[in-house]
Amino acid sequence: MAKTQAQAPAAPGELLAGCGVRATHQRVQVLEELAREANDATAYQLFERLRSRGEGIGLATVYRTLSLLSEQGVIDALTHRGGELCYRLCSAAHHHHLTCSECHRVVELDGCNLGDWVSTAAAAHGFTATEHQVEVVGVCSDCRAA
Amino acid sequence: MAKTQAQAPAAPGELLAGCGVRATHQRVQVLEELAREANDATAYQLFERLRSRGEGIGLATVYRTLSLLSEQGVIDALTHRGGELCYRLCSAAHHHHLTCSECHRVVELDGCNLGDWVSTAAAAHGFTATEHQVEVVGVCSDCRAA
DNA sequence: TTTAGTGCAAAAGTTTTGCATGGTC
DNA sequence: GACCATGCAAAACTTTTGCACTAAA
Repeated sequence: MAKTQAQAPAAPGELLAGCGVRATHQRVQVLEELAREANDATAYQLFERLRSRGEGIGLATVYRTLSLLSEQGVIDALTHRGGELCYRLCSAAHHHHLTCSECHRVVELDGCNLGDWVSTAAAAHGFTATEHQVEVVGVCSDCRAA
Repeated sequence: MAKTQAQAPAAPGELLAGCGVRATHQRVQVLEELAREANDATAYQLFERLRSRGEGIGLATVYRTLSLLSEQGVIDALTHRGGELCYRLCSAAHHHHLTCSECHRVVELDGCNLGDWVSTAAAAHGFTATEHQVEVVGVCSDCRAA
């Protein structure tokens, strides 16, 4: 095995260059802050963490960066009940999310086999499916114990 | 067949009484406005439509009513990419949503058979699944033709 | 009559935008 | 060196809250 590319997270600079945008200090900082977060975070939360870490980043830049990265598919945008928009640095492969309703822990679910059902169901209504996402909510083992 | 209860939408008053809240004029108006909308709508949109229809309803009441009805499960709350929170009066049965990315038409998808997959996947990570929702995005026949 | 619900307006957030300046490629 | 990206601060929105008043049960 020559490389352990499979699960190794790509470096921020590579992710940015990969989608044809400039690898600025601020964008790298946002990606690194996301990499530190196991779950997800809102734009404002990320801004506050970067500031308290001493990074001189502007709020507008955080919003602009997250929108850009989300559009480019570099990060995932997930919305919780109530409409709160959060971001997360996930694997590049197709996956879904399992979140704990108590502690908001997020786990990626691989092995989605919904493609056929989605295409068929969409076609039954005259639609051509382009994407789908599943959000599973539950209670994690820690919270169940508590 | 004595009744055609199956697909007949319940009257606003019944829906409200059914979850133990008062059937006020404003709540009935919000439900009726939702019933006129085939797709989904934001709180602010519903407020504007009711106002232009001559209903003297307050913005805060619309927000409070939609939150209440959503919590009670009387209406569905769906979030589109970008975090926009919309509401829709759907059937009571478990279902998912298929939306057109062009015209935002919404269709209910019945016959969800994801229960087993969801439980199994959640259990594999130590979670107990409590709910799940699928959002399928595609292009409807009209928009594909255009 | 009692208590829940409403309207209004103010406040509290959140997100976007304009424009001069600074940093990448 | 050209052009993209940033910071700041103001503006634009969206959503929530307090409180006196009204209406449902």
